Amino acid sequence: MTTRLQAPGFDLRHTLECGQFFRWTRTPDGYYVHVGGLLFAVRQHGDELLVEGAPASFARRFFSLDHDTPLIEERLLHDRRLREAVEVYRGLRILRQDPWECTVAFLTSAASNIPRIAANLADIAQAYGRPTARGGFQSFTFPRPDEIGDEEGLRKLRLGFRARYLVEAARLTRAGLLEDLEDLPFEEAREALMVVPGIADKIADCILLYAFGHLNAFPVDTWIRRVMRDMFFQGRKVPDSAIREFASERWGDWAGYAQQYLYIWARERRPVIYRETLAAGAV
DNA sequence: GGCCAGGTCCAAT
DNA sequence: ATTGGACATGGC
Repeated sequence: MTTRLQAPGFDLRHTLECGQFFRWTRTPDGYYVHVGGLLFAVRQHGDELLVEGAPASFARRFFSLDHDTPLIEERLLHDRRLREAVEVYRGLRILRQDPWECTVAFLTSAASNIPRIAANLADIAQAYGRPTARGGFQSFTFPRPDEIGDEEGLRKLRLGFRARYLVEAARLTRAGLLEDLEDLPFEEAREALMVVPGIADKIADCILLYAFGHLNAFPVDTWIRRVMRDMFFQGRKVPDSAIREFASERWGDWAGYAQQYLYIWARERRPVIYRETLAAGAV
């Protein structure tokens, strides 16, 4: 049975493919999405989201259908520097992911890249999750913190130095770390997350933004650092803390959305930047 | 072969 | 307080 959700102004492709989430599979007319114990199918027809295999209440929350994106987009479009990115990727939503799975995803993201992160997560699910299927599509659930393997097992999955971090994160999550963040204000939740080895500013901000709905979080990774330097700091090297403060002052409670537009825009502009570099004779 | 990848940690300025 | 290298692995 299919659940239909009203989602005006929503863009499913931009939402799933903008680099915030890695457990999706594209099909000819939509996607399979793996999250929690669920494997659901989702496609978009105009202003409607058609979901098979997940309760409506879950899908509404996961896709953040409560976010006031018309307001957010309008405000960000007023920013000259952001306008092009927002116009190209309009309809993108910041998801509300499962906190544990999001933590694992971004712990594995250190010094990696999107295809590899997705492969690492698929390997973890295959090794420690349960088989599951929908509509002939086979997959695996993602292991809970008490089901994920030990360091040796994770290293066999080629997670490298990240294996130890995942083991510690699982232990702290079993002790209630992530549940306790739900009611904390941003700064306190951030401090609490950073007690996990392997989680510092950037990964903490990713988890707070993508799993806890802290839309003021502004994760500064190598792409954001580059585009922010170019756009706002005359290409100068500046500390990440200065970039975060600048974003907070300029975009406030919507800095997280600004970050996501800039991130996907900067990434997909890479070939252009490369050609310009070539033309400048730098290679 | 060397460098970089959605970083973080630790030691040496 | 800031900076360089190490940490595993893969891709170009």
